[in-house]
Amino acid sequence: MNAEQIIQLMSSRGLRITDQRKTLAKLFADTEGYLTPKDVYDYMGKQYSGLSFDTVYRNLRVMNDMGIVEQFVFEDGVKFRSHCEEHHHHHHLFCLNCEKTIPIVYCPMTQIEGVPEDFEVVRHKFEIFGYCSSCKDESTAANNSSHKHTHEHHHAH
Amino acid sequence: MNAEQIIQLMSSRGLRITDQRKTLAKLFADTEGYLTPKDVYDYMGKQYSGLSFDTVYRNLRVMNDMGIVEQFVFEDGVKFRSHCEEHHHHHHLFCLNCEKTIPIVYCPMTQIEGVPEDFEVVRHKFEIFGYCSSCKDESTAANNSSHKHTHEHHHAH
DNA sequence: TTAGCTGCAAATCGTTTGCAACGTG
DNA sequence: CACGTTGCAAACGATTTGCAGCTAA
Repeated sequence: MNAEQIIQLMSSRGLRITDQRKTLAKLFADTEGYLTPKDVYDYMGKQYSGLSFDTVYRNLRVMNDMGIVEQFVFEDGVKFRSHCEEHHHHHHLFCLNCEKTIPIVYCPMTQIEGVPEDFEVVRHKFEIFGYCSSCKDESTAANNSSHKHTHEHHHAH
Repeated sequence: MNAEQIIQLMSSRGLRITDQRKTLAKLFADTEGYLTPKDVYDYMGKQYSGLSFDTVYRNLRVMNDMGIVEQFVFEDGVKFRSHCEEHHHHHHLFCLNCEKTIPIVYCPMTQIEGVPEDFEVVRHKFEIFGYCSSCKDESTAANNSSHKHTHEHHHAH
C-alpha cells in the first residue's frame, strides 16, 4: 500500500485525516523494515514540533487494528511494519543488520512430523533470522560493525 | 534438573545458597509450564514475607545466565521456565490453556525450500500453539472458559 | 457544529539500580 | 571476617489515560 491508499482506507472508515496521519502513512509506505515507536516519533518529530508520544501510540494502535501495519514483539521491544503484501499464508526472513524482511511461502506445518495427534494445533510462528545478500557482502568485505540495533540474544533452540 | 541439582550447580559456581534460592530451585524444578516474574514473586512471597521484586528479577537473571531457566518473550510479557531437558536441537508445542510445553524434534530448517541462497541464515524460531490432549478434552466436554491467562493475540501469518 | 484528534500532564506497569544492612561460606 | 545477597526506595523506560482545547468533515 502506498501513502495514498492508506489515507483512502482510513478515510473510508470514518477516520479523520490529520497531518500526523498523512505523515505516518507516508512513513510506513516508504519503509521496508521495522520501526519502533521511538523511530516513528523521531521521524514525525522532524515535521511536527509539538508532537507527543501518546499520539504516536494511539495512531499505531489504530493502524494495527485496521491491518495497515503489523506489530511484532521482539526481545528488544515492539516494532511495527507496513502490512505484508503477500496475501496467502507465509513466513519471513529477517535481516539482523538492515531489518529488511523477506516473505517466504514455505510453511513447515505442511510437512511437520512428530506432533502428537491429540494436540490440537491452533497457530504457529516461524521466523528466520540472518543476513540478507547486501548486508552479508558488506560485513564480509569490510567487517563493519554498524549494526543498527543490538538485536535479541537468542537461546538457540 | 531437580531442586538438589539446581542448588548444587549454583553452589559449584560460587553462588551463595540462600533461602530464597532454595525456594526458587524447588519452584522451577516442580513447574512444567511458564512462570512470569509475578508468578514467582507470588509463590515465594508465601514463604518470605519481606520479599521484594528486585530479588526475584536478580535471581531470575542469574538462573537464566546459568542456563537453569530459559526466558521467553511472549506478546503478553516475559516468562521463565526450567531449561528443557532435550539436549539436541528441538522446538516446542505450547498449550494455550495450561501452558504446558511439549518438545518436538522436528525442525523445519532441514527441509525448508525457498530461502534465497544469498541469505545467510543465523538462527530461527519455530513455535506451535494449541491445546494439549487434556485441555482439549476439557474444553470440548465442558466448554470451559478458565484459561489461565489471556494469551497473545496473533496475526495469523 | 461536533465528534474525533491532539498535546499535556500524570498515572501505571514492568524492570533496574544505589545503597546500607544482613547472612553465607 | 569478607563478600555476595537482600530489602528498600527510588529511578527508569515504555505505554496508557483523563482532560480540555483544537480541527477535519
